[in-house]
Amino acid sequence: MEYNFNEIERKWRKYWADHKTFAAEDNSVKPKYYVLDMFPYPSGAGLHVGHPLGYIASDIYARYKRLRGYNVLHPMGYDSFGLPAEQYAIQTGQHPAITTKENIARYRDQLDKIGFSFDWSREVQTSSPEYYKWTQWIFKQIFNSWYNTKTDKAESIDSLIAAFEKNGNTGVEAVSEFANTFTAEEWKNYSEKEQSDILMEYRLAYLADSWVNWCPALGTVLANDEVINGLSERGGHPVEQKLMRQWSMRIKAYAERLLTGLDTVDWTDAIKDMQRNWIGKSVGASVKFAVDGVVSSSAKRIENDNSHADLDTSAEADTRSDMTIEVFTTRPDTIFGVSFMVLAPEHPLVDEITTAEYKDAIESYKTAASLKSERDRQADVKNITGQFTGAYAIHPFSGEKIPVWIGDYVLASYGTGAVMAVPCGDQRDWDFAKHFDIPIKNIFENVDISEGAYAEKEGTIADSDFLSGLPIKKAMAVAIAKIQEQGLGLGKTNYRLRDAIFSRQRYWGEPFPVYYKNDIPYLVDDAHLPIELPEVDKYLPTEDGEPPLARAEKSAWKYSEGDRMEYNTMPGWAGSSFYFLRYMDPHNTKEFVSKEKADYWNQVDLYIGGSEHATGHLLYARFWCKFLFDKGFIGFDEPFKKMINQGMILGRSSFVYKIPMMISEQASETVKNTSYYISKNLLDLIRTDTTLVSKVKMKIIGAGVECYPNPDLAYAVHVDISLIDNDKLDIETFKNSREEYKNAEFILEEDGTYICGSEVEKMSKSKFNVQTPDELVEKFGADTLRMYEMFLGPLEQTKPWDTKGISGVHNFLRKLWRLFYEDGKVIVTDTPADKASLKTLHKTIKKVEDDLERFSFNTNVSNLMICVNELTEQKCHSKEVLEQLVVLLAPYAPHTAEELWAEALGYPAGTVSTAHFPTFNPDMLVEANVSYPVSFNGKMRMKVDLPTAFSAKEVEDAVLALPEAQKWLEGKAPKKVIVVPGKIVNMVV
RNA sequence: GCGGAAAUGGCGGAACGGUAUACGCGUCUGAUUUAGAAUCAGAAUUUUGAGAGUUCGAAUCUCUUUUUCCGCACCA
Repeated sequence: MEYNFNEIERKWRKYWADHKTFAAEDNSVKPKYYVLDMFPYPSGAGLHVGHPLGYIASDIYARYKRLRGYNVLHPMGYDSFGLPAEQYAIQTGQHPAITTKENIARYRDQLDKIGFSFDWSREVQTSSPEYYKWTQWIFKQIFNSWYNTKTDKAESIDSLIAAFEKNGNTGVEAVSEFANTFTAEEWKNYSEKEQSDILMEYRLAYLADSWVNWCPALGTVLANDEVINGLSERGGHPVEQKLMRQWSMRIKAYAERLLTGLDTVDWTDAIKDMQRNWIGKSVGASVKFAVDGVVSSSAKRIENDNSHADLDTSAEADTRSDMTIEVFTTRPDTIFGVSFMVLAPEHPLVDEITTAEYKDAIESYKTAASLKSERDRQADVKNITGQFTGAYAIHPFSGEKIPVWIGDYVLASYGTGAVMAVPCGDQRDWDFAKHFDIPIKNIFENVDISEGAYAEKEGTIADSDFLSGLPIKKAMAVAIAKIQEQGLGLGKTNYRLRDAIFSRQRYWGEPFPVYYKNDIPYLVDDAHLPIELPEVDKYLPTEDGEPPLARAEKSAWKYSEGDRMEYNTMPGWAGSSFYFLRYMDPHNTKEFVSKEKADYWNQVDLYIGGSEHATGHLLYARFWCKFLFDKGFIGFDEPFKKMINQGMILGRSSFVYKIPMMISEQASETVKNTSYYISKNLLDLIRTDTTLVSKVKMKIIGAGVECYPNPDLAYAVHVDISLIDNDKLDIETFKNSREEYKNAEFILEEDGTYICGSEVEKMSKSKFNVQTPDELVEKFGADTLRMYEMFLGPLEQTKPWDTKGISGVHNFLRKLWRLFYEDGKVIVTDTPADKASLKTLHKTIKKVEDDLERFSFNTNVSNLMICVNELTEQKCHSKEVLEQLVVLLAPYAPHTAEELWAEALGYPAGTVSTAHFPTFNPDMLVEANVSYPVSFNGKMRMKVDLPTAFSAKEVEDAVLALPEAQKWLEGKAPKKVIVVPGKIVNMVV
């Protein structure tokens, strides 16, 4: 029998599907192991070879764990809500559900071809109502919760209401922006609307006016992680800041736990650091500066009075002005270095404090700032802008008047949206001060700040009243203590992490289980879930800018209540934040996952996916996991115990070089009507040596036209990689591929070929360098593709795709096949294997096992190659050895392994997937002699065969006795001899 | 600017302080073959980006430096 991979693979794929070979058991005496892939968004383009890389690795590992006796959960599904399907729907009018269905079918087909051992009975699709019922249900739980900082966990909103009814909000310690206080009496007297509004300030899912990333081109709001360099992640459209009423998730409440939880998971430092930076913890203080509204007599008194002891801030502030500017600083020790303040242009106090004189200037600055997109603002970093408001703040300790500016280097959404500028200690403040000629006060001892700010946290504070003479670190603590003591502010920790905007003004997402009555949002009762997406006439916003769901007639909603349903939909990350839990119990209609199953399957043991989700999905999934843990639905608060991030596979693009031809060597006129393409090597030639142009010209004369190529004007054009073989262009097919190439002329190499240039870059349709797995499976088989993808290099590494090497892996499988078959007949024998073959086998068992345990998938392919090479050389056809080799191979090349197992070795069909992983026997590796490499001063000079049983001393004596060793020693005695038994001998001369 | 990862033949990459380039591709030579593909036999290339240190011994550990990739970036 020949190695007919297409037939073999079809056969076993069907067998696995028919026999549900890979279904995970929910109850098992076996230990469990959960291997998860980041599920894909089913895009219209289908899979390219980069996508399955991680899936192949996780599949190999899952299959390996099964061989090791684990009950393995290895599911797959689709993150099927998302923008591309909707954009397509807008263009074509086709319902996104239809495109999504088609795309999923295509993906499934492609995935199936690669022979994955997924338990498809657990498939989830985030866009199916059965699934998003639970997305909505979890949203309800989050809405109905608040974060109690006393217990440091999420609690039911009922406990908060009970507290309000008892004591008002005084004893409540919650994560909330709500600053006012009320009594129990007041609470009870509030209207329903007022109560709802107050609770909104505490809920973990809440509705609020917030500054959002608005993308006009997509017509929706985007989360911070969906905005890259001021452009939308999907489509690259500009994004601007806009104040909108939006659903948000109070992820900030979990900032600290999201940070500390990182220490408990086995992820790469790169991802952990990305999350740490994203959360951006900074410890400091918030300080209130009174605004010197009208220069009143009381303020003057403070200026003259430096004895702070009798400075009654609260009383003074009231008489002077109740306006204060609150700032956040990580450097309270530098408070005496403040020489101005800067507010974000959007800061609510700006209008109130601006004096009449500066009204116009401030107004125009604000307008200019608001017109700038996020991108412009970022691009403009070096361009210092700002405007004085005319107002002054009062330094809380010195009483000095401090000018208040606005500037767009201060962000409205971080901290308090205002900074105390300390130019001597902060480079941005220093730049701002220099630019506007504001005096810079130096409060560091013996530090020169004439060339720039001193931002180090080492040194001594000077010229700072009670902080003078203190080392910086000490001064921080002292300053915070003083600030708190005088009621000026508080020691405070800030996080860069913002609450996550949770609504999208789009159609293709989960509807909220929310309706409005008298402008108050209410949750839909569980009995009516899921709230299904209504049909709409168009997938566009309404004329008054409402989201597409506003187009739905009341009757289009399967369930509706109140004045109207919520028109926003949930963002893409909603469904992916708990899918790993749903896989455990995908058909449960009562719960999103039963407690028993969540307890059994517990954390994901191995999660494989791209690092691009570092600050999106991976953070949100951790957040939801912690929330669900707090509420007792699951028993663990980190979802993914170990994670590996596969590297990107880059494409190899090919180029042809279009070159303008001049009518003569001097003339600037070019030949029109015909386009010329010059072969890569010739172009390089005339680029380096222009005198060779005439040589190339000769070739053109041969073609019937006399003209001269101009190497300076030549440019590269992407050409479809399917037209290239070994950098040689298939000229005829190229000419026929596009109308504009029809009459192209080519300047060819000596041998008449056209050589293309190449470059490694991201795979994309527009670069014509996409390699799909389908054609490779067709040509070489899935097993070859699987092994080749692994063979490319370490999983985590970014690596270029190059199909050239695939034949080597394919040949390996054919060579393996020949150990079992010759001329179509099975040649496996029952005769015992000889010692060499057993050694080869056990050496391989050890390596395969070790390498799998450390996720080194690439080296295992070569381990298996070496094994097959050696067994071939040994002419080993012994069943005893080959059957174990088949099991070793099974995770990598499962179809081939199944076929050999059943057909050549005669075992029952399908059982190799559940066979036992071979046991390594170290005795098999023991040899009578060891070949010792002998080095002199660390350089290997000779090899000596010595008995394995020799002690270090015996080895030393035996080596010294050799005449060749004496030659290297030049007759002298070695200064030192190192013998590592069984390994090496080193002599120091 | 901050943080992370990396640098080894013509190429992808092995080497868990102990014989540097295993394995594969490509190249060259020979055999087989109607041709192609496949198969078999054989060959060549480097001193691990650079510099120092630790060590009997360094691609591997430490420091300095250069380059590349990735992420973040006025976060007070």
